Amino acid sequence: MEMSLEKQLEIIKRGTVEIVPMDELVKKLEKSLNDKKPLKVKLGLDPSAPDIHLGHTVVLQKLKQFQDLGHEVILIIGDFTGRIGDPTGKSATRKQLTEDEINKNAESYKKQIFRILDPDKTQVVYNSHWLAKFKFEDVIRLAAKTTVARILERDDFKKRYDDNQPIGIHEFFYPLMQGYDSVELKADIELGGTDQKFNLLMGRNLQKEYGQEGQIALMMPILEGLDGVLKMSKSLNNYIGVEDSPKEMFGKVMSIKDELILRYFTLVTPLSNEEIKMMEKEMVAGKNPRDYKVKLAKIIITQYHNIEEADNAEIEFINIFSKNQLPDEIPEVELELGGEGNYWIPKLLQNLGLVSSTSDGKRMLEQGGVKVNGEKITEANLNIEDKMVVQVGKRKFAKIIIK
RNA sequence: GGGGAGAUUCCCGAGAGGCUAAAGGGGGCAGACUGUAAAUCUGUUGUCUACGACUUCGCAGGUUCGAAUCCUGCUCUCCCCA
Repeated sequence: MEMSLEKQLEIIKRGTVEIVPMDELVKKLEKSLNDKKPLKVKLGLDPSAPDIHLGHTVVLQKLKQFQDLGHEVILIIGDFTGRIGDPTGKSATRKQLTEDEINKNAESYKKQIFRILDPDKTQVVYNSHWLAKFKFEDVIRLAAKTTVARILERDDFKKRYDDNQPIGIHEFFYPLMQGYDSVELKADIELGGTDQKFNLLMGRNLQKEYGQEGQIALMMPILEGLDGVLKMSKSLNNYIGVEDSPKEMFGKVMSIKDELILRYFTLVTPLSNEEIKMMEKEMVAGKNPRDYKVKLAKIIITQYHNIEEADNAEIEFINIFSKNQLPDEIPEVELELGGEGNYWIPKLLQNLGLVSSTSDGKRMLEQGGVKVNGEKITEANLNIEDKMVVQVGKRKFAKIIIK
């Protein structure tokens, strides 16, 4: 089904940070409408992180919109580039992956991505198909298309260079290879986070160098993680994974800062601009932000699981945190009965896997963070009983099963 | 090839022979409070049945009663010159 140019543009623009160049996008869309030929929309994926989180879905949602508009979506698994290692946002050299790791990651990647994209309408390609065939001569030719000064324009290269941090020569090739992918596919549009701007534009330049029309670069914002400051990433452990359990998702969403609520609605849910504006007004008028977080959590859980799970997660959350009850599923841990069942609590907590060391366990005890069957415990020893529930902090529980 | 600087605990970063399990900040965790695992405040943050012992300041040795601190060699990184 076709949509008017204006309508398409409106959908495409929602949530983007930048589209360069805008006027060429309009032209490409016009042409696509006239010729009834879909545009090729490319997204490159680095297979180093097999766990997709909401940060990744920002771009994937946009891709899905293109797909719904009838355009052709092409995913490139950067299996070849992954072996080389992209410079990371942390301004440190990323480790190189082995072929095995990459294949495994790519498979799990696809599975997760198709929770959002339509697998029947998505083309998946591996960039080793063309890059692995490069001869050294081809590499040099490709490298000659740009200059060191231009490469150093890239933000994190510049930063690392200025900070006296190491940069491997191989890292310079990353943008070149990614750019070459666009040449190979004759991409019309490439999506990416704002951190990809340099790479996306490199693709555009290379396409022109190889006599093609340059692709449009469409940048989506980088989603902040649960802390609200740093970008969402697995290594920072501030992420919500699409494969997280409903309960985890609910809890994690509830832990975001209030200021982040509307941003999350814009970037990870399909709600319209009007609906979001409305919520903003209501919150300014004094409505409790907590309720919007609940709504956000439920939308997200429904997307990646289903409505029932979303409802259950809400109920459980209210029980544990608002009413201070126990969760309905507590991990059970088997214990040998040492002595006559009298346990030193720090050791008990460690054996139950609730704390990492007895020192940690002592601290928890001293700080009043230990509860047994809902009662706060302060003495150092405890006679354990079967099915006793031990709790550390607000969210770590274990049920003792005596062997 | 020559010269210089550096590597500290989860991260950043002080410390320059004993007062150092190592300042400060970040992050994490716990408690209080509440609107929630938000915000804020307080405490805590190597291990060990523990007012003591053991392990930790790039790696390996050495000097010393005593080393993160001094010496030697090695590994890695950065800068300047060529």
